[in-house]
Amino acid sequence: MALTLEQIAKLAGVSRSTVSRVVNDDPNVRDEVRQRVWRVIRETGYQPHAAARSLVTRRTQIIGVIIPESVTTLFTDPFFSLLLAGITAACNENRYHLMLSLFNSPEGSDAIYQRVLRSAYLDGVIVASATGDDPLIPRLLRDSIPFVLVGRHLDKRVTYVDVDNVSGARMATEHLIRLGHKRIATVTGPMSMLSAQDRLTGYKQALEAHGLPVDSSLIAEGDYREGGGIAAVRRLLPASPTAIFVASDVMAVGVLKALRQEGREVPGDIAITSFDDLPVATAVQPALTTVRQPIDDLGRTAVQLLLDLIHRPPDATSVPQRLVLPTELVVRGSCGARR
Amino acid sequence: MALTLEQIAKLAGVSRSTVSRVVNDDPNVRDEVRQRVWRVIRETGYQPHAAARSLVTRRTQIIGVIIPESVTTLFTDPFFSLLLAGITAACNENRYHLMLSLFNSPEGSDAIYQRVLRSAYLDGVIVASATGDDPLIPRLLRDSIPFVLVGRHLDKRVTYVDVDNVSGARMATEHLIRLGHKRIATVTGPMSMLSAQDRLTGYKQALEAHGLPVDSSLIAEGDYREGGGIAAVRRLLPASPTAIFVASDVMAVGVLKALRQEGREVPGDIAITSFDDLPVATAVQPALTTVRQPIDDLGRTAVQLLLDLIHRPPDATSVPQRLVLPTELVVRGSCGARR
DNA sequence: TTGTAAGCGTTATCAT
DNA sequence: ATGATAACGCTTACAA
Repeated sequence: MALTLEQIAKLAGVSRSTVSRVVNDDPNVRDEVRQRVWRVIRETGYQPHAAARSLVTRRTQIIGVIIPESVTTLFTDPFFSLLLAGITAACNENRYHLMLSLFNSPEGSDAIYQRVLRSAYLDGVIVASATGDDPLIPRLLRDSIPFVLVGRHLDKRVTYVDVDNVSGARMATEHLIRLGHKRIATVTGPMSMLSAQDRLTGYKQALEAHGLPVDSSLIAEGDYREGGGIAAVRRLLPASPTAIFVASDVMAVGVLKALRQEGREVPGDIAITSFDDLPVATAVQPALTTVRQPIDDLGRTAVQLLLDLIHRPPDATSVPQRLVLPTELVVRGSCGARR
Repeated sequence: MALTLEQIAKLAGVSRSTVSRVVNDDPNVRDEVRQRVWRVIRETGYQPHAAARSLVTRRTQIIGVIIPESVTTLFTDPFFSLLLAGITAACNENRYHLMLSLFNSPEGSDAIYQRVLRSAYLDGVIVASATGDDPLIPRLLRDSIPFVLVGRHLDKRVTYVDVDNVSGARMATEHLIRLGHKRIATVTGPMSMLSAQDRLTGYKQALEAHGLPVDSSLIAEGDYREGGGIAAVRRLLPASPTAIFVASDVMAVGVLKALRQEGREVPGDIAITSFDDLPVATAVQPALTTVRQPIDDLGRTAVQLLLDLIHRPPDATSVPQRLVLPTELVVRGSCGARR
C-alpha cells in the first residue's frame, strides 16, 4: 500500500499540513523541520496521490494530444512521430504528463469527446492538425477547454502554431522555375486541410510572380499519403509537366514510384520538389529536394503556448497567440539542380 | 462549472447514490428511475469527475506506454508509430486512456519513474522494447505495478508479447542461401537488445543448418538506425559478402545508400534481405525483401494482456503469459529472386 | 429499491 | 510557523 501524507506526518513528528507545505515548497516552514520531513519523504519514497491532489487543486498536470477523426489515417505518418517527440520532450521538461487520444473509436467521436475531455482529466489539449471545419474546435471553444492547434485556423479565438506553408511551397516552386521549368505541376494535399490549401497558394503565387499561367490540368489533389501520389501522377502525365511540386514527402515517394513505373527518369525527364523533409526524403533515390519544416519546434511551441494558456487564462482583452514558424528549402537530387 | 452527482440527483429527484448506481450500471435501480436519471444526465451532459472517482476506486482507467531511456533515440522509428497505433486502437475499444512517457527527461530516469509510476496515475504500463538489463523492469516488479513488455525478457515473472525474431531471421537468411549465396553477411541491431540477439541467432541457425561457416568478419553490429547501416557496410565490404541480412528495414536503407555510394548494385552485386516490413521497405529502390512482423497485433495484444493483468492480479500459482507472434517473409526486389 | 453517511488523500482556511 | 478541520466529488457499506 502506498504511503499517505498522514503517515509521513507521523513519522516526521509533525502534522499533515506541514508535510503538505514541505511537498509544495511553501516557505512557511522552519528549515530544521523542512529537512526532517524531506528526509522521511526520501527514505520512504513517498509520492503524493495524483487523484487526491487534483480533486482539490482542479489540476491534473496532464495535457492531451488529440488526433481528430479526420486525420487519424495519417497518424503513422512520420510527421506525427516527430511532432510527438517534440511534445513529449517539452512535457518532460515542464513535469507535465501527456495523454494521447486518437478520435477514431468505434464508440464515435462524440462519445470519446465526452469521455476524454469532460471528465476533468486534462488541463488542456493540443490538437494535432485539424481540418478547417473540424467540429472539435467549436466544442472546445464552447466548453472553454484551453487548447492549442498545430496548424492555422480561421476562427479568431483559437491559439495556434503553424509553419509557413505558403512561403515554403513558393520556394519549392520558384526553385523549379529558376531551373528553367515552365510546365510545373503540383500534387496537393487533401483540400479539406488548410496546410494543403496554403501549399497550393504558395505554388500559384510562384507561378504568377514569374508570369507563368496556372493550369488546372497541372493540379491534382492528393491525400498526403503514398497512394495519393501514385494516383495523381496518372492524372498529371497527360498534361506533360517537366516538373512537379509535391505537397508532401510521403506523396513524393509515391510519385517517384509511379514515375519509375512509367519509365520516366527523375530528375532527367521530370524534376521533383516536395515538402516536409522527413527521414524518408533521404532514403529514396534520388534524394528529395524538399521544404524543411521545424517539426520538433512545432511540438515544443505548442506545449509552451498551451501551458501559458493554462496558467493565465485569457481575459476579455487578451488576443489568442498565433505563431508561424519559418521553413527552408533543402536542395538534394530530385530537382536536378545538382547533377 | 462542471456538474456533480449531487446536482444531477437534485434534478432527477433522487439521491446521489442512486445516480451513482445508474452511472455504474448497478442493476439495483428501478427501471423507471433509471430512465429518468439517464435523461437528466444526457440533457445536462454530465460526466463523472475522473479524479474523484479514482480516489475511491483506486483505478484511473489510464495505462501508460513507456519508452525506456535506452531506446528513446529509436522513438521516431516508424515501428513505434505503428505500435502506438495498435495500442491506442485497443485502448479506445476498451475505454481506457493512454499516457505516453519517454524516459529521457533531464530530471533523470529515477525522478521520472517516481513521478509517473508512483503517483497512482496508471493502472498499469506497457514497456515498449526494453534492453535485457533495463533497470525499469526490476523496479516495476518490486513495486508490483502491472506491466507487459513488448519484446521478450528473461525474468520468469514478466508477462510479454514478442514476435518470432529467430524464425524470421532464419527465413530471411535461408532465402539468401536458397538463392545460392555462400558468403552471407549480417548487420545486427544493438546487442543490448534481445531482439537483436535473436535475429543474430536466427542468422546463425540458418548458416549452420546448411553447413555454412559462421564467420565473424561477416558480422557487424548496428544500432537499428540508418547511420548504423551505413557504418556497418564499410566494415563488411572487405570480407566481400555476396549478400547481407540486415536486421531492420531502417538500417537496410542505410546499407542501400552506402552500397550505392561504393558503386555496388543491389541485388546484382550484393543481395539484401531485412526485417520489419515498415512502409519504407517499399519506398526504396529496389524494394526490400523483408520479414514482416505484425506490429499492430503486437500493440493490441500487449493491451489485452495488460488489461487481464489489471483485472485479475496474478496469485501465487499463476504464471505470467508469454506470447510469441509469427513472422513471415515478404519477397520483393532487393534479394534478387525476382529479376 | 433507495437513502444516509463514512471515507478516499489531498489542499486550503482558519486558529493558535 | 504549525495544527485542526472543512472541503473536493465520488463509491460503497449499511440502514431503512
